[in-house]
Amino acid sequence: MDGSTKPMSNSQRAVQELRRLIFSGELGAGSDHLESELALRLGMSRTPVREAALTLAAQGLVEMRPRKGVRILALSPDDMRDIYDVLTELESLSAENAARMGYSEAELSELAKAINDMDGALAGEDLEAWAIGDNQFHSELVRLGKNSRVQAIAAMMVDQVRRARAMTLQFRPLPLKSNEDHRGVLEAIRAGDADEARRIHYAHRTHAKDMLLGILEKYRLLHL
Amino acid sequence: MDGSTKPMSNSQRAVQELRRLIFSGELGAGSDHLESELALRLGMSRTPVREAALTLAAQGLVEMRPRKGVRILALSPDDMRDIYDVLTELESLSAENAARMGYSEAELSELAKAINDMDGALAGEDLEAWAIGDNQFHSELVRLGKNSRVQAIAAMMVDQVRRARAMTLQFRPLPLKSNEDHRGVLEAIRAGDADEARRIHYAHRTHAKDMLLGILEKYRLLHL
DNA sequence: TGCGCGCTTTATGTATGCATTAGATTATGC
DNA sequence: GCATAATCTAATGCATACATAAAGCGCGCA
Repeated sequence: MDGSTKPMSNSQRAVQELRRLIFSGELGAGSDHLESELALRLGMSRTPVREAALTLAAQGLVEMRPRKGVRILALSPDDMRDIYDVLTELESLSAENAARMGYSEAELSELAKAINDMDGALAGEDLEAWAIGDNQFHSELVRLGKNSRVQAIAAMMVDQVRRARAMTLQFRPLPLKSNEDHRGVLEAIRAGDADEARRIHYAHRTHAKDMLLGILEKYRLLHL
Repeated sequence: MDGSTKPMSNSQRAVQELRRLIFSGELGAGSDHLESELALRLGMSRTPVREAALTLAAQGLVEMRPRKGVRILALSPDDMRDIYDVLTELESLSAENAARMGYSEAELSELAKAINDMDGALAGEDLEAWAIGDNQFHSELVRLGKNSRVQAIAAMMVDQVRRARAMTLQFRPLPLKSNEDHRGVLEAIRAGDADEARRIHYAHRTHAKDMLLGILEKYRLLHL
């Protein structure tokens, strides 16, 4: 019973595959690639590749420059700050709105599960697993905020910092405080305290941003 | 000496022209249009039109549905609330950051000019002119916030509500309070008071949002 | 008369070819 | 030897052709 037997357009496949290649680092940050190269690599003609590139360009993952090919965008520390600032604002709004929705415990179970997963990961000092839980927490939080634009934008921003996050994960201190914050946000949402949910999450994101920028500076990671 | 003699790709022209057709209402909200129709209308082949449609789809202005053509997206009151919430957050962040930059009077002149323009427009009860000044103020504020992602996102959101704004403009009360708010934001930025700039702008946007949603409800404007 | 089946129509998704022109390369004059 | 112009190369932007598959249509049958 494989539900995935839906046929998919080459164009969509190209988007998916290019995203994978970018996130995995197979297409390095800052590297250029001709449309024809990529088409060859993906086993299709230039047309769907070009459409995919256009889509990814609109999402801020690549840049299309005439005659230079498709450039995988690199991020400077300033870019990271900008992106984290956006995420801070929009996720805090989501936390606030989520707290106002009067969610049942069942509806908050995904959020709670993400937190538990992170606790487990921390106990085993498994940073990889922790990062998955963290992503889960943040995307679920945004989902609970019930604002489709915020969801779309947050997803885009997360995509843009994906590589950098993977890179810096190894350098960051064990995120003990982070888990505390997450619990605080969940508690505030449970309690329906919108201001408190926003406040805690805002502080959490701001703290995470400062830490990340500190790492970038400390290790001179200038373009990821 | 017309500097605009740069040749422009048909694809870009298509984006420009489709945007114009959408904003002017010539392509009505909710209407469907075949790629071939649009190509004929713009005097080019389907390829650049399709690329343009893809770009506009990524920006949330249209939707591409197989065999149904390109649909001009309509906005529900919920959509409006979502969009204004995003704008509220990101512009407030911009105001805060702008206040921290220590801008000179010269650098704030555009903002001041927009406010003066609005005053003039209000004196003459020229709502059209006031709206232009208002757009100018908000986009300049975002520019002063110096966050390229915020700028891009805010521009997208503004585009999405463009039609609706034009529509509701005639129904809204004369924006006297609005101008007061604008002055307050400028003053706070001048004074370098980031918290105050954020606070005033946040309240300003929240108020504008509530008024707009009130109008939509009052006049039963359900999809613009 | 209502329903289902297959045919037709047609819009899209994709491949392909070609004109254009930016950028590289080579040739040339000083 | 260096700067500049002429030439060449090749990647893109676009038009076009076509296969595919979905929507509509009509026809036959119950």
